Amino acid sequence: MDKIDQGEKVSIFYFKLEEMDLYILISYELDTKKKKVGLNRLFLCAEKELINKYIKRFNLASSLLEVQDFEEQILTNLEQAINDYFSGKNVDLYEKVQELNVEIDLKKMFNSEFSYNVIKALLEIKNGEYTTYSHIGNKINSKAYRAIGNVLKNNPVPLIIPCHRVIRKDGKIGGFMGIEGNGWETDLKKKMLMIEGISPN
DNA sequence: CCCTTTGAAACAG
DNA sequence: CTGTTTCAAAGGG
Repeated sequence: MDKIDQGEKVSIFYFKLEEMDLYILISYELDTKKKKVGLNRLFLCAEKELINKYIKRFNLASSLLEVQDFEEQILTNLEQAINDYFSGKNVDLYEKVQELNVEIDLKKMFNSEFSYNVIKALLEIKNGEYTTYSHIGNKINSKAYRAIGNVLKNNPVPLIIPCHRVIRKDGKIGGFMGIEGNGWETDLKKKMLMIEGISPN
């Protein structure tokens, strides 16, 4: 685990998944009083080079920093939980993350009423279940299916907030992390659904 | 402000 | 498969 400074408040760290060649980069803020980690963003990519580019693009310093004890513990647990999930253990990452003192500020992440409602409806879909864009629309009383897709596309924390559980009503897999069609992104979405016991076409 | 454009979609044909 | 419908959000006058 390498922690890297991103200025005053925000830190990032990254790791490689054990089960596959994917890298995960997480940005977060510390709450030293509550001894919690506030999750800002989770970024997935298939090549380590992209992580380096990402760091440079956001003008991040590459020097390693002191990591506080509670912080190290939380981040290690988080990394472990994500690896457990991909190794097929039955973990619901959104629920797990709360146990680990990782906070997700939904109102800050989804600051319009519409996007907040979309995410609230999504979070009712538990591990082992799936839903469709139109079903979410029904729940929040909206026919703006494509707008719902936009909210999910802009999910700052994929894997954790389970946008992968939303597929198209016609049975197709739909997009993932902004990407439609073939690519490692949709393969990953399929894989996660299979881990959760769902086999989409 | 108002107008236009743009969507990990859905539907009808 | 191909239009058409749909409406929230973002961007440009």
